[in-house]
This record gives sequence, C-alpha cells and structure tokens, in this order.
Amino acid sequence: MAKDNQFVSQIADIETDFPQWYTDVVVKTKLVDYGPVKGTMVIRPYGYAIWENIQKELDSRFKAMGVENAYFPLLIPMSFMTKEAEHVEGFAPEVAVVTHAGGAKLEEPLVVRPTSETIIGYMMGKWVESWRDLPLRQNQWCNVMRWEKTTRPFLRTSEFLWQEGHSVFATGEEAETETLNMLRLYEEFAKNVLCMPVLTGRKTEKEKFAGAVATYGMEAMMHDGKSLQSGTTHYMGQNFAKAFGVQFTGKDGVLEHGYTMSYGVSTRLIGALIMTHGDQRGLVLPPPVAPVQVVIVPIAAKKEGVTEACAALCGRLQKAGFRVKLDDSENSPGWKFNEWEMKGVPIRIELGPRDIENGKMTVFRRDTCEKNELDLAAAERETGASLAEISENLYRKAEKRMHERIVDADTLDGLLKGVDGGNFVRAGWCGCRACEDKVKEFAQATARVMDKENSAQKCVVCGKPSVHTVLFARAY
RNA sequence: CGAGGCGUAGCGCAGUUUGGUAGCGCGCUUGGUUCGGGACCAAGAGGUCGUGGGUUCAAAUCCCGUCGCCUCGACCA
Repeated sequence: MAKDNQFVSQIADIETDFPQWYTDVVVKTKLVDYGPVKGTMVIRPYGYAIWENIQKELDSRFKAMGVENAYFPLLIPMSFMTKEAEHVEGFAPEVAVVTHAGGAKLEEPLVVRPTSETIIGYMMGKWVESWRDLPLRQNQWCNVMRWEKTTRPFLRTSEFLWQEGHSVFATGEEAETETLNMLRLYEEFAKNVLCMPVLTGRKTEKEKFAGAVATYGMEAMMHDGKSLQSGTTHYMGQNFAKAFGVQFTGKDGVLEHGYTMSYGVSTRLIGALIMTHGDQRGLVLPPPVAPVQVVIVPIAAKKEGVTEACAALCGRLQKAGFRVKLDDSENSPGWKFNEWEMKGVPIRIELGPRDIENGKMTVFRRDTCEKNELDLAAAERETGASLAEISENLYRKAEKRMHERIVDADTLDGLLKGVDGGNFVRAGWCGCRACEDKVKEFAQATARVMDKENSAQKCVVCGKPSVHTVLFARAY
C-alpha cells in the first residue's frame, strides 16, 4: 500500500487539484507532448489511436446520412473572411495570417483557416446551380488554427484536429432539420462511443457561432462540475449563401439562395472523455475508443507454459475482434498493473501458473478496480461481456453524477452557490444580454444551452418574466 | 493580453541567497537473481544549466533582453 501511494503521488490529486491532475495524466500516459511553438501539441500514438477510433465511428455515421468526405485548402484569401460581417468580427482576433511566401510579400494576405465556412461557401457557390444539385452534404477531416490566449492539451490549442461538415439545402426547414439531426447524431455518438452523457440545446445570441442564425451545442459535465462544449451545429440561414453567391434555380424557375448549416467536433472530445471518466489512478478509457481494450500481463513468465498460454490467449482474443496487447516486457507485474491502469485500459487479464493450472484467468476491471477469477475457456465471451458492462457502467455513473449536479436557482446568489458547489444551474432568463453579462460577472458562469421548454417563472437576474430556461455553468 | 510561478541528464528535482571541478533519485545500458500490486545486486553511459548579450580572472549562480511551459483572470471547438 505504501508503494501504491507512492505511485499515486505521481499524479496530482483529482479532487483538490483537478487542472494539474489533467495535465499530469495526459502527459504521463503519453497521449500528448508539447510542441515547440506556443499552444501546439504533438498527439502521440496512444492519443492519436483514440482519435482514429473516434473518426472511424463518426465517419460511418456521417456516411449513413449521405455525407461525403472532401478536402478544402488550408489557406483562405483574407477577402473571403470579410464577406460575412459577423463572421470576420468573431474570428479576426484569433486568426493567423500568412503575409510572406516565396521570399516576397503577398499581394493579398492569406488566413490559415480557423474554420472553413468561407472557402467552402465559395466553392459551393460554383457547384450549386440547380435544385437538382441539392442537398449538398460534405465533410472534411482537417486541422484548423485559432490563436488562443491560453492553451491546454486537447481542450484548447492553437492548432487542433476536427471534422467540419457543411451542407446546403433548398429550404430553411431542411437545413434546420439537418442541424438538429446532426446534434442528435453527436449526442448518440457521445453516449454510445464515448460513454459520455451530454446536455444539448440552443445557444444564446452571445454564445452562438459568428455568422450563424442559430447555434446548438452539446455540453458535457467534467469531473469538477465545469462544462465543456463538446460539439456544435449551426444553422446559417442564407447568411453565407448570400455572401458567397450560393444560388440555385428552383423547380419554379426562380433563382434563390441556398440555406446552409455546419457542424463540428474536435480532438477536444479526447479531453472531454478524460475529464469525464478519469479517476485518481489516471485515465479510464471507454471500451469503444480505447486503443488497447485488453492487456494481458503474464505472471512468472519464465515458469513452464506461462508465455505460451499468454500468447495463445492473446491470439484468441485478437481473433475475436478485440484490441489486445500482451505486455511481455521485463517490468515487474506490479509495475505493469499500475502503468496500464494509469493508461486507462478497460480490462487487464493476469495469467500465471496458478491460473493456468486451474483453467482460470484473473480479470481486473478498470472502472470498478475489482478482480475476478473467470474461466479461461470462456475468455472471448467473458471479455465481450465485461467490455459491454464497462461501457454501460461508465455511462450510467457519469449520467447519475451529472443529474445529481444540476440544480435550480431563482436568484443570483443561488446561482453562484450552485456553480461554486460544482453544479450546473438551471435558471430563468429574460433573454436580454445585460442579464446574461451580469451572470458572468457575478458568478463567472455562462449560459451553456437553453432548455427546449421554458419551465422557469422569472429571470434569475432582473426578475422579469422568464423567456428561456437556461443551464448556466462555469466552462472550460 | 494582465498577475504569479517555473526552465539544470529521458523524467522529477537540489545547487542560485554568499560567483570558484555539474549533483541526487528514478529511468536507460550490460550481466545475474527475481516475478500474484511499481523487485534486488553489481558494473556503466548520459548535461550547450531554455536562449542572446553584459559584468568578472572566473557565471547554472549577478545584470539586461528574449523564448517556452504551468496556474489564475479576460477571449474560445
């Protein structure tokens, strides 16, 4: 136990020093390392493997909805950015601009994309002519750059990886429907793949995407009760279509602007699942995205038959479709236990002479940190069942916590007390910007999403009749 | 961008107050004994002290600049 404490002390305390815990965990588990340029990170193989699993799951969902992948250029002419007034105002402070190339100053500066609405709008303007060309649904997996003031691995970096989907429809209703459908897709993905409960809803005017008519967000509650925006979908109306001439001739022969929408999730999702599921020992990775789902640790490997039995089990489980690693390194078993627990591997199987003799395997579950002896002969079935149980348990635990920590308030003091206690606070809002600002000033909390229905009576700030019921929280 | 902290071996740190041979723990290499919760013995390798300038006989140490990281605020996927 003394040794265990020593190990644990390598990671900051999750309850009292959560930000440091996060930094310790992402670096020590080799998910990321810092890049040489401010705000950049290297996503290392263990972290990138998680991203690849996220990509694979999301990509198949997009394709099932009729979305095609494409790739648009990194560099955007500065003049594109200025075509949509709100858009340029929102993004201007955080764009990186290329002014020189080929040893000379450029005629027109080029923006390193912070998002691609403008260049995709421009291209779609060329591709859309007739109602027969619609709907047009495209997505790209790429990097974007936003020059943020302060940065943190996965949560906010100058450059990050994401997917951005962009679609054009003939009518506003279709585009709005797609905006909500994508939000639901994200929610389902968060639940079933990341085992992460989320709250979805419309964003306030203040929080919406620069240039959008309406923005919807998916917010997840982190271990410390703060919120993390984990995905957004935007309905643009005709704003970008008008700025970039996305026009089509309708069935009635009338020339009209299209209606666009966009949606995106980023590598921030990796930060989200870490801060949702992690514990004092480190990462707890959801089985669907864990790069290693099962690690096999041989015990007394030099004893007769142990190495062979481990290799055989590894082969069987791989054949059954699980992502398995056999840790046959020279480290001691205790060292391996701690290492793989810190790295969040859902299941560890210990196999030693005693197990082999009895036809058993010792199975450790990362979510409960419990060990059980199970039949070696049924390894495939037991592993599948355990992984499924872990996924379910992770979601259930996180969901329970989230719901326990959503409280109501009808005064500013109540709201402050709520967020101070690490809660999301549901409260009424009159809809005016001044009251929203007041909440931020008073409680350092922002409107995360608005409830679909307005259940509150009065505004938490001014006391006037409530127009929206809003979830307020401190956010990352 | 404001306030604070930190940059010394792969990692974590001491050394800086009071200038004088570059240190410790872990890790790494080799050999051996081990192996059911971070094993042990022995022998080794490894450092432009973030970086540029200045002061000095002499700088990790003092002075000026600069870059980066962390924390907290203001801005954001």
